Amino acid sequence: MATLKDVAKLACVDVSTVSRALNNTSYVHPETKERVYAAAKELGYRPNAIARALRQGRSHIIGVVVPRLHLTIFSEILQGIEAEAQKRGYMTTVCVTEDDPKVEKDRLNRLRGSGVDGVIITATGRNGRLLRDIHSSDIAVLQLVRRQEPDLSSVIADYEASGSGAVRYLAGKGCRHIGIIAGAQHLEPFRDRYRGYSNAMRELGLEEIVSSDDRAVNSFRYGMNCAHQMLDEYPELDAIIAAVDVQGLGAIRAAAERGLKIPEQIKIMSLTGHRVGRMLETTMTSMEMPAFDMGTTATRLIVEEIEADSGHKPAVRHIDFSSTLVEREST
Amino acid sequence: MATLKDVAKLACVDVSTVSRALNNTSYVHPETKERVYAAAKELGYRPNAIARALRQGRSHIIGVVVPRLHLTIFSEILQGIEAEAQKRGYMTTVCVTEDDPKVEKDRLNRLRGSGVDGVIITATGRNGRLLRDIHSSDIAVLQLVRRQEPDLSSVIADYEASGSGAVRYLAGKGCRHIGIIAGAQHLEPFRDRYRGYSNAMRELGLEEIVSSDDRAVNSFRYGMNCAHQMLDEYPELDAIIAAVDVQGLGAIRAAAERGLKIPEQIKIMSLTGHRVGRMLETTMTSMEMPAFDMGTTATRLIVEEIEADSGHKPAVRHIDFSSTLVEREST
DNA sequence: AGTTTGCATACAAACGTTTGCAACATCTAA
DNA sequence: TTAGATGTTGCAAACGTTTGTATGCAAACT
Repeated sequence: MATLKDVAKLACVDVSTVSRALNNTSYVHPETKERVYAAAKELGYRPNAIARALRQGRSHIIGVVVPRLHLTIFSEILQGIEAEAQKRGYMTTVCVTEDDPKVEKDRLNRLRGSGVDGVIITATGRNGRLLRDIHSSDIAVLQLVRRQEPDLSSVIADYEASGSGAVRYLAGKGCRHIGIIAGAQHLEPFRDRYRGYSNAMRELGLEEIVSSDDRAVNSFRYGMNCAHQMLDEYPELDAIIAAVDVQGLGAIRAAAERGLKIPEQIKIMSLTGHRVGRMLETTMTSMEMPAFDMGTTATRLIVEEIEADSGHKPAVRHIDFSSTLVEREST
Repeated sequence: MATLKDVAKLACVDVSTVSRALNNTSYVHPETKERVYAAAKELGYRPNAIARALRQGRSHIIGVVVPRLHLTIFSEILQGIEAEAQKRGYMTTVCVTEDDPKVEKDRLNRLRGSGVDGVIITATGRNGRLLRDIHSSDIAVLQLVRRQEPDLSSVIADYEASGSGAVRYLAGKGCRHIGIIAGAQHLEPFRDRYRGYSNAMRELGLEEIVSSDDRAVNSFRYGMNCAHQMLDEYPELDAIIAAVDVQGLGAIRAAAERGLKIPEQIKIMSLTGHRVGRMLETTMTSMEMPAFDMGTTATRLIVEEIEADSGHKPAVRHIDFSSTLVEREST
């Protein structure tokens, strides 16, 4: 690979001149610039990002830490992050934690060592101290989807509002026995969705029907089991709200297995909005969070923080995206 | 951030000694080593990966280039890549091309400049020359899912066999009018699947019923349209094979819209095996390619190539994973 | 006694950039 | 004519590592 030195030699100037010419960072005589460009082109010169990173103290890499990708909204969020990062000249490096705090800790330490400029993370919540540590060592940190540390910027959706919105929507359709598959209550988004559900149910004077579990998993099978269980216990159930889509798929399946007509006998909806909801025999109504946009916004925020002069970093910012109800056949 | 120099000062030794002590790379007196460890711990020393990369000429980063993530098998493959890469001490940086050759070219050039040690790519096929260029500039290249360049290693699945296997399976179930949603025929996996289908149909003396399209897209809507179109034209159709899962979902939907009973009146299956097939009202039979394992294998191969002494690099290797038929309700 | 060996450490160069500083030439304004 | 401003370039240091070579010293050989 050709280096600055090679280009300099060919163009008969100093490396510093080449650097300045190529980066347009100071006066360089037009003729010289011409020669430099020509030489660079002839040698197929490409700047060595690693050397540049070492010198500038900026790697232009953003670490992304997510629980998982497949069958989740995170694959869509990640596409948003990637698109925006590329647009702004950053690369992304992805870590998958499976929501295991130990894995998360390990990955965060690796990211810190690898010199990333920032970290976008959907955290387990068990490594808050490490996260703040990282942030105070001049690495930007942005919380995505889950807001756990108040002094670190975040981009989330209005989980509580979507929970209560779903209830009101279903109640408006005449449902009176609305169950919820609430998911893992130690995680903020699930807690908030449940709170929204709970508040709305109370306001409407309806009885809560909850299926939640300390070891709750965001899986199809879990959703199916919860739905069956609720239906066993409350035969009068006329609606199920699932926190995430794969659980919703499980609920639809459970209803189908029992020969329940959707939406006539039971309505089912999800609160996340993975696009698979549009692709079913019975398409699924959901409160859709703008996953791609949340990804791009998160990236924009973190890049702004990274690129601010270290004197006046932007204040901590918390952004809440609103979800929109998309009505489909399952209700 | 503490550097080697800081540790050296605190431990009262030279930086080189610290480096050797921490890396176990030469004789260091046990007592000295102790002092160095203590100093490193006290200062919270973490090696600067960028400086190390610059010096060693290895970044321990693998670039991953895929058409897209969301709603595809690539999110699962990527999880495999990520897991294996982490296990071997590498980070991954992801680029999404949307199968646009221009985007691909841009991303490849960026990756090259960013000093990645290797590139795992599901390529458009339009940048073969660039890919070979990259490979000959001492960056390992591994083709994943699509095998286009014979002189670059690859990991793919047995698309042709799964195409013919699907036909034989359906024929064994008594189907005689088997249609295929063949997908984009300029891409090898789709071409091969179709070839498998075609050969098997010929062997069985059955008439081909093909829906393919130069501008074919791997989308739900596309699958749905194709299914409707085939059903319009061939009312006797008794089975549909979809190249990828979202197309299969579209076919299921189309059949449902027409009130066709699955699997009694029409059988539907997919050739890819995205896990969503297990989560439906009518679960979908598919030829499943081992996506996660393909990801880990690809990573293993490329790391082996990266870490081989530049004298004897391993020979070009081509690996074909076999798909397995998973029978579900849609057939 | 002199030479080899093994251990333990330090020195210094290198990786490929960016950038502060100095040097010099040319031009403008007093 | 002189002082300053402006344009153009080179020198050299720095970023934080790794690593080849040199050096010192003790113990173990000839």
